[in-house]
Amino acid sequence: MPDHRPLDDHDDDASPSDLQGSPGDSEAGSVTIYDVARLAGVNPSTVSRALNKPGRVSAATEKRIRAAATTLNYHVNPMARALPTGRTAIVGLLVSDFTNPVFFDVVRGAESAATARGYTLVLAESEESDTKELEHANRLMRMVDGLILATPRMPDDDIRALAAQKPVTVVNRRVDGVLSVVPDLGSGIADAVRHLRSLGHRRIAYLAGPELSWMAGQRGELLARRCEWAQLECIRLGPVAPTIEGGRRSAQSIRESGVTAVVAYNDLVAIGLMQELAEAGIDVPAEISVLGFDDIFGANLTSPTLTTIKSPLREEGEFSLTSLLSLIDVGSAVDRPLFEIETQLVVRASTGPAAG
Amino acid sequence: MPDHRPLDDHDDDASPSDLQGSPGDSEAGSVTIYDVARLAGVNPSTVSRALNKPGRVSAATEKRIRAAATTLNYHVNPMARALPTGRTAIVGLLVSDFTNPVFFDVVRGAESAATARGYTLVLAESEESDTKELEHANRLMRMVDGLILATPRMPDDDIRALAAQKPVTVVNRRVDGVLSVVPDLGSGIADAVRHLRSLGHRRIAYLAGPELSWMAGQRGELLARRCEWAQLECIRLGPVAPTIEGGRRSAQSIRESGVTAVVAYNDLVAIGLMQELAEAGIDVPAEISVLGFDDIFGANLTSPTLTTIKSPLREEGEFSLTSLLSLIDVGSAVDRPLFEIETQLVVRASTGPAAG
DNA sequence: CTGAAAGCGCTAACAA
DNA sequence: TTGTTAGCGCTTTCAG
Repeated sequence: MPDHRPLDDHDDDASPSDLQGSPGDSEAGSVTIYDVARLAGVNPSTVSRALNKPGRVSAATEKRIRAAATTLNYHVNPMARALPTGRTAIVGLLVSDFTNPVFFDVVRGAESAATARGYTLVLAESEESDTKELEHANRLMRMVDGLILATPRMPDDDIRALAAQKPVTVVNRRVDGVLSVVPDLGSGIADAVRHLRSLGHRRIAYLAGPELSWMAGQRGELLARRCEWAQLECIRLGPVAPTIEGGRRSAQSIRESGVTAVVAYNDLVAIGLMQELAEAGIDVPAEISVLGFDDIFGANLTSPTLTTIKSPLREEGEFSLTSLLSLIDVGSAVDRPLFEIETQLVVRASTGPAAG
Repeated sequence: MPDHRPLDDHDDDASPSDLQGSPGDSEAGSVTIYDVARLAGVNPSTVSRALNKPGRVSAATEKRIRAAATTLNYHVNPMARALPTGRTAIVGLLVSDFTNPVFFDVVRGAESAATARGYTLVLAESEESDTKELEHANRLMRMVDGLILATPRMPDDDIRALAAQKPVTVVNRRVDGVLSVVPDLGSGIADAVRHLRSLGHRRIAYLAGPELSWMAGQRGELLARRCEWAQLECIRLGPVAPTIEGGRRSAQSIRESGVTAVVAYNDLVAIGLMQELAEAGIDVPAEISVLGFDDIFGANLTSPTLTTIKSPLREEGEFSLTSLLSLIDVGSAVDRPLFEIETQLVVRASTGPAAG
């Protein structure tokens, strides 16, 4: 297991001395290894070695150099380093929609894992557009050491093309040949079906998400399969936009379908649906049960609180980052191209016994 | 008004051709201006000029060069460009807590404004720690053209020290000498006080936020002042952590205080408070009214839905980014060091006539 | 309008 | 162990 810190940067805190800049010392915070070298009485290259190749320099001079560096308040210039090495110590994270709370935890997990390893995270959003997504990805590619694609909308081939240039990991989607971090939906869905069945539901609906979304397809398919297995009729409605608004718009068709429970593509859709249902005077869960996917922030704030299949969002973020870094380190050989993290049903108040 | 795009980058889309890399063309996506120059039959420096100094090259050769660039699928190397120019076309955004939904919109506003101007946004989180915050800020400083500090916790002097190095804007806090983007709380607070007064409340509480938070102090102070003005007694409770948990923990002291309404430091605190109150069997708003600040995602999902003083979060994000870019462009001369954006009261269901 | 040449700050052979 | 010497890819004087 290689050490992930991109380089043993000299990381003492700066005490940015003078606001007005006393003419004596460095003007614009740009002290270079040349300055350090001069102070320490060595060659610049020796400074470079001392600071990031532990052991390749005599203990005595290393100490002298480090001292010089601190008194001068030296810090590497990441850009200058990136040029000869080709490594920037920054990784990209591309999400489809900032507005969607699912990403909060993914971003958070990735960010904390990144800074823990000495990497910087750059964030971009594709606004649910596959073309904009590819554009952004290409833009980021020029400056990152690796890229995380969270719930991407672009075609598999585009993703593979990106992965051919630099390390790439994908979250919430399975792409052959690319390291994918996905929830293991099986466990959560099985629980959900069992839960509904035990409450007496016999006919339920799945409210499908966007066609371009791999997750949407996956959730629908696995749910359908599990329902069949459990001898539960499951009709498919939608697709709807993966938003509160999308959920609201589907209320009518849900009512007409006559099911006793509905599994929404995600929590946002479920929340929207519940809102619209409430406004129409339909009681949840007495008249109809509602479940979501993800367990986002807010799922336990609704009334009734939302029963949902919880995705390990933060873990996915951390995991994808960690995997990405090992990809970056080892080159390209991945031992296991697929990481699955368990989901689980969180039972709250939006599900209840099937209506008469 | 200068054009903000850092450089007229050559931005055609890549169609990343070969996954296996046919040996003929560029191995690792690294075609340089030298390649372009050779193909176009000019000097590399001319390529550089043609691509980013409009008009400084003859129309004919420029066309030839652009053609060469496209057929070669050339893209600038941001790091290489950053070295001589000292500008990276990336800006940093440092938030105190990803978990707090207030930042969603701030981030979103900043991100969209940034990419619209051709800048890349890097995101970092200080986890509510002032030391970690300064560390991160210093780290980012080495690679960004400017930095946005959202709701920073560090002392004013540290912020000014940062601002002395590179352009800095501050969101949700007023720092003398540094461009600050803050909500104009006055309007929203005035509305809130009027609202409460008209509902018959005479004695209310302010549940204060973290001591280090400028906003917390500001909200408390302005509210107190306004209450005095309106002859409304306002006691101060707390401080509490700016989280749901913080709100829950304060329920007891609220009950003991005997007020008929409470203004929480922010929506998260208000939500936590309402949850705890509900569990204790206390009816909101019949027995006590609750208001928050911000109007985050989720404020309209609670039951009852939350009355709150809405901050223009997205606008703050956009604004801070835009201001930062003009700072970057003009050097350091700011015409107006303070931007205030109006807040406004959003009345929902958590406020009602004063009890008893 | 275009070419030649120097250099941004750092790293990485290659010598010594 | 350390110094010397080239670059990384781009911009930018300075000449022509």
